[in-house]
Amino acid sequence: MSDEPPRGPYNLRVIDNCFGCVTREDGLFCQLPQAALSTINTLRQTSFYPKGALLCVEGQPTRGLFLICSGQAKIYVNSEEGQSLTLRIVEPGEVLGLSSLIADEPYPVTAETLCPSQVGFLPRLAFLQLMRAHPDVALQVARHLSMEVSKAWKQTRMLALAPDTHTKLTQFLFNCADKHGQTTAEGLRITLHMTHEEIARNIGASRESVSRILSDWKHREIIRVGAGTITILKPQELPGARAPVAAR
Amino acid sequence: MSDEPPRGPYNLRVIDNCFGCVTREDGLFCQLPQAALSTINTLRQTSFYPKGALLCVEGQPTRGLFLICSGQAKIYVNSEEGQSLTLRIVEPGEVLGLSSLIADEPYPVTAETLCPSQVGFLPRLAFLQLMRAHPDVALQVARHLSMEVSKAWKQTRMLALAPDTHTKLTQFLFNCADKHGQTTAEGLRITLHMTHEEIARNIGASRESVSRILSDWKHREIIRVGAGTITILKPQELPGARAPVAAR
DNA sequence: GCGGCATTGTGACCTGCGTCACAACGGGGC
DNA sequence: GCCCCGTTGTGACGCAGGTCACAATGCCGC
Repeated sequence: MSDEPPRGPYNLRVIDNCFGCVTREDGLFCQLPQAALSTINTLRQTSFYPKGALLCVEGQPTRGLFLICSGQAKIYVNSEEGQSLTLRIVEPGEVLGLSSLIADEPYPVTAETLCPSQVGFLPRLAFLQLMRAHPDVALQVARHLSMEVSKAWKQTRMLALAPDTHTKLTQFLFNCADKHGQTTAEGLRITLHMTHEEIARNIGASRESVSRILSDWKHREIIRVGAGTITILKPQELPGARAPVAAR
Repeated sequence: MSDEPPRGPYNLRVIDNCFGCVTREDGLFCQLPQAALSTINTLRQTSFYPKGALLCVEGQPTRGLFLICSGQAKIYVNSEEGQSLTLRIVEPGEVLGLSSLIADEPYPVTAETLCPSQVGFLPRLAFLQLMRAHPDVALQVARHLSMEVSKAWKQTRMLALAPDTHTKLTQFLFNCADKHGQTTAEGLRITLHMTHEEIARNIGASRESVSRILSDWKHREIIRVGAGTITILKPQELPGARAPVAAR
């Protein structure tokens, strides 16, 4: 269209400050007073990364806070045996590295972009000063960390308490549905651009198990698989399925 | 002795304010200015609970913040199948319920005392006001939550990334050693008053597996088991054992 | 001491799932 | 079109560990 704004690297739509950002309303910096937001805008650096870029690496000292403006990143840990476990996908508007910044610990995880992404960065010391100067920021940080704690326990619960892989896969699908699902006439359509391999890493299972279970469900017409989407046709036949999102 | 202070219920030594408390130095309320501590002291209620008391229950609305003055509590979650997973043991000086209080969510876990315990309580609204009034409190809360996040991820990592039960049990023992271990001539002595059943719940395994592995290690003289203690004689023979604590 | 209950020790069995191996797609580049 | 490589589908196999069952031991109260 003729009135399209100019694009940045990787053809991304540039978000150059937090004022105009309408990505979400429950982000770390949303709901802050103007003064704090202005300071943040003068401090932040913006970078563009291709797919597969490592924003931070497990064990490295925490340099600062990342803010995903657009794109996606996954955070994961590696075992000594070389297998990796994906802990969470970070969506636009969410931050990354907050807890290790505050606790002054090395990054406990590795973060990697899943697609070309615009990422804001706030250096550690600058952010700590900001927090001291603005009590609102400290409060907001506390709120945000609380959400992280509850996400972490939820994940632990899912991984450790599920009786089998079928259940874990079901829960994973419903988790994705909460973020990217839409209800259609057929059923609940979930948009996810992940290979079976990547899904397997999310739930701590092998690629083959994921393939087997998904194709089993496909044959039994419990789900339908399209390009980058999975539609849940009969949620009630999934093991350990909770009620549909709306009904909770 | 004649100069013993008077005892409270369950013969517990009473800790009636945070000023005299020397339990730990990295607690939520340690390092706070006098003004904030005084307010906390006027707000807090103190209770004594027997072993097995439920301080809070998964899914119930968050009423406030618990502070374990003496004793111990375990926090755990239950699956629909009825099995439970112990997430963490809360030690004296630590708090409980902080993240759900801030996030204004129901308690995500159940907390149960493991022995007669003195527990402080701060009502939700009072604590939120306190946090608004004292920026130091908010900062300290943020720091504390960061530690909780890192503990949560560490636990997830342990549960999901360990290749087998042997490794999980090893890591569990070393975790306990960090808290209650002491180096003796024989080896690393760990004080833990837990049944095999309880250990099993901590690492997401069956009681039989724990019994089998421990008695195997006992026969091979890798560990020695006493009344309420386990001594690690040959740490290097434990699977996936990290270096001894001091050497880290 | 004795009875009863909680904890621990062990054997037998079986199943879920990880691993290996390989075949079948499928889409993008040239 | 054709090739190549990343992804998916599926069979065969083995084993770690969960489950069941029951015996042995320890501990506490009476």
